Amino acid sequence: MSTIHDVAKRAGVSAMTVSRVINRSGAISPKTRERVEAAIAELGYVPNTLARSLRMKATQTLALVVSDITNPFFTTLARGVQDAARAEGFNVIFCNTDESEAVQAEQLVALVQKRVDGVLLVPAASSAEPVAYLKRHKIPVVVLDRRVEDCLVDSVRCDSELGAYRLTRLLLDLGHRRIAMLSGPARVSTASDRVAGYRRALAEAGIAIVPELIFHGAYSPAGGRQMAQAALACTPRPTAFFAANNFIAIGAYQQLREAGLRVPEDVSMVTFDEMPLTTLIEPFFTVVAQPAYEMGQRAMQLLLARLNNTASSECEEVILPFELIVRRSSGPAPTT
Amino acid sequence: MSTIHDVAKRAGVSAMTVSRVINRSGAISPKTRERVEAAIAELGYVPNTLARSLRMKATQTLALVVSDITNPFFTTLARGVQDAARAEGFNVIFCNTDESEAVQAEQLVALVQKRVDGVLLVPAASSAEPVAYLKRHKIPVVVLDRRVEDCLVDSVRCDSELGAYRLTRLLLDLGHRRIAMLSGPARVSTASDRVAGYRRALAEAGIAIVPELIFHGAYSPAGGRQMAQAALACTPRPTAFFAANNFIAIGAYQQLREAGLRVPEDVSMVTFDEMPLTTLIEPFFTVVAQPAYEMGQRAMQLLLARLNNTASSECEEVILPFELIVRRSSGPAPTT
DNA sequence: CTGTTAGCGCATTCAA
DNA sequence: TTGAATGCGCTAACAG
Repeated sequence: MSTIHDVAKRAGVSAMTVSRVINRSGAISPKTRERVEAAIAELGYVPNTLARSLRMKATQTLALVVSDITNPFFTTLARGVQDAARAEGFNVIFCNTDESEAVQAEQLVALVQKRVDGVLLVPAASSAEPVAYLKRHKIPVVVLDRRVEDCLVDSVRCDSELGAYRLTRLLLDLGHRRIAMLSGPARVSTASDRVAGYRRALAEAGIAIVPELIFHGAYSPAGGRQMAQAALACTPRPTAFFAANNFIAIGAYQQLREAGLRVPEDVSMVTFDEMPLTTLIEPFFTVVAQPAYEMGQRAMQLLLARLNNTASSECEEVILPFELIVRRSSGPAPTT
Repeated sequence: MSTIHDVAKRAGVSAMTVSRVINRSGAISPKTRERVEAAIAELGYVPNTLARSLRMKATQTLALVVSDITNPFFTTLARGVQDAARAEGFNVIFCNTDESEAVQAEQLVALVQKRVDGVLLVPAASSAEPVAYLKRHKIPVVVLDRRVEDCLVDSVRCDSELGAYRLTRLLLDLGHRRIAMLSGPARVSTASDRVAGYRRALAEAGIAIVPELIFHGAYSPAGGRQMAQAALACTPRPTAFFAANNFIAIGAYQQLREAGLRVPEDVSMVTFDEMPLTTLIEPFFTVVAQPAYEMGQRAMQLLLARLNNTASSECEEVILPFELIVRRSSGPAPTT
C-alpha cells in the first residue's frame, strides 16, 4: 500500500506538498496540484487515517453503545445517529451491552483504546461511573434514552415517568383497578421511572399500590413471559398489563395467549415503543411512542456541538415529546 | 492522557518493558510486572490503539456494509456479525448504503482510509468492482446475502432462486395463475434471482410469463406500495402477490388493504424474510425465512479465517438452507 | 530479563 | 509556494 512519500516521489515534490493537496490546506500552485493529483490517481493512493489520527489526536469515529441493536427502538435510534454522523464525516462503531454493566465497562475500555472522539451511551445502569470514566479520558459523552445519577452530561430522552403516568391513567379511565406492571431491570432508569409514573397515577386515583403486582425483569420477550406468568398467578388476576417496553410486551402477550386470555376482551395491555413493521400491518398495541430516530439525531447534534466547541459550557438536557397512541390492545375492564 | 513513556518513567523501567507487560509478550520478572501494573493503575493509563495499529498494520476493526440496518433481516444479521466479532476481540463499524452504489463507494473509501482489517459486504449491486477495490487494497472481503458477478470471493447467502421457486410453486399449487412479482432493484442479485425462480416455476407449470406482472422497485415499503398499485391496475387483476422481501410485503399489503382487498380471501401474498416481532404476535405471512443471525456468524467466521490465514486458499461459497413457512397470507385462488 | 534504536504514515513548525 | 526536521505513541529487532 503506497504512502504519502510514494506519491511525493512520483510527483517530484515533498510529502508535505502532497499532504497540503489532500487536505486543501495552505496554498498550492495549480501545476503542482495537478501533478500530485495525477500521482495519487496512478498509485491508487488512499491516505492512512491511523497515522493522521495519531498526529491530529482525532479519529473522526464515534461510538454508539446500546443494550441490543436488535430492538427496533434502538435500531431506529441507531439509524438517526448514523445519518447525522455521516453528514459530518464521522463513522460510528456500534456496541451491544445486553444490559450488562460488565460488558459495558469492557466496551468502554475498548473505545477509549481506540480513541473515539465521542460516545453516545444508553447506559446499562444509572450509575454515573461509566460516564465519569469517559470524562476522565476527555471523551465527550451524550447519554441517551436513560438517566444517570446526579451527573452533569448532555442527554436526550423522553419523560418516562410522564409517559407511564399517562398510560396508567388511560387504564384507570377504562375502569381497570388491578394493573400489573411488568418493568425492566431495576437499575435502569426507564424501568424505575415507568414504575414511578405508574405509582403516581394509582396514588392520585386513590388506589392502593399492590407491591405484588410490580415486577422487574429483563427488557426481553423472555422477561415479559416470566413476569406475565407470575402476574397471572396473583389473585384476583390483574385485568390490565403495563409492559415497560415492546420486547416485554411481546413476551407477555404470548404468555397471555397461551393462558387462553384474549387481548383486549379479557385483559388489556399497554406498552412503550412502537414495533415498526407490526404497526404497519396491523396496529394493535396502545403505546407511548418515542421518537427514536429523532432522539438519535439530536444526541448526535449535541455531541457534534461539543466536538466543535460550539456547545454551551453547561450541559444540555433535551426531553423530547412522546405520543400516546390508543389502539386495540386496551379496552374497558371486564365487568366480572 | 498518559502515554507508555509516562508509565515507564513512573515504574522506573523502559517503555519496551511496559509494552511487554501490556501485551504479555516476552518474559518479565514478577517484580517489575507488579511495578508496571501499579503505575498503569495509578495513571489510569489506557494504551493507544491508533499507535499500535499504525505499527502493527492491523486495526482489530471490521466493517459491515448493508443497505439499511433498519430492516430486521439486516439487524439480525448484524447482531450475528457483532457477537462473533466481539468473541474474537474485533470491533465493527456499520455502514448503510441505502442501495446506492455511489454511497457504497464512498463508504468503502472511508473504510480503506481507516485500514479496517476486513469487510463484510452486502453489495448494493452485483458489479464486482467494489470487491475488486477492496482486494486491490489487500482488504479481505466476504460477500453476504447477495451474489457478485463472476468474482472469486468468500460468500454466504441462501439460494434465492430456489426459495422463489418454492414460493411460486406453493401459489401455483393453490390454484393461482396470475401472480404479480414485486421484486427489488434489478441490479441486486437477490431481486433478479427471485424473479428467476418465479419464472422457472411458471415455465415448469406451463404457464405463460406475463412481463407486465413483473416489477422491479425499491426494497422498501414505498417501493412495495408503488408496485402493488401498478399491479392492481393490470387486468385481469392478479390473484397473488410475490413480494421479494419483507419491506416490499409491508408496503404492498397496505396498498392492497387500502384498495379494499382482503388477504388471503381476495388475494394471496408470499414473501422473503421474517418480520420478527410481527411473527411473535400474530404469525401471518407465508415466507421463506433466511437464517439471518447465522449468516452473519458464518460470514464473520470466514472473514476471521482469512485474517488468521487458516482459510483454504480457494474462496468458499456457503449456501445456507432456508425454511419455507406456510401461514395465513396464502390461500386458494378465488374461484371467480 | 531488560533497554536502545528505529520507524509505522502523517501534519505542525519553521525556514527558505 | 515549497521543503526539512520533528514527533504523535507504539512495538519489532536486536543487543546486553
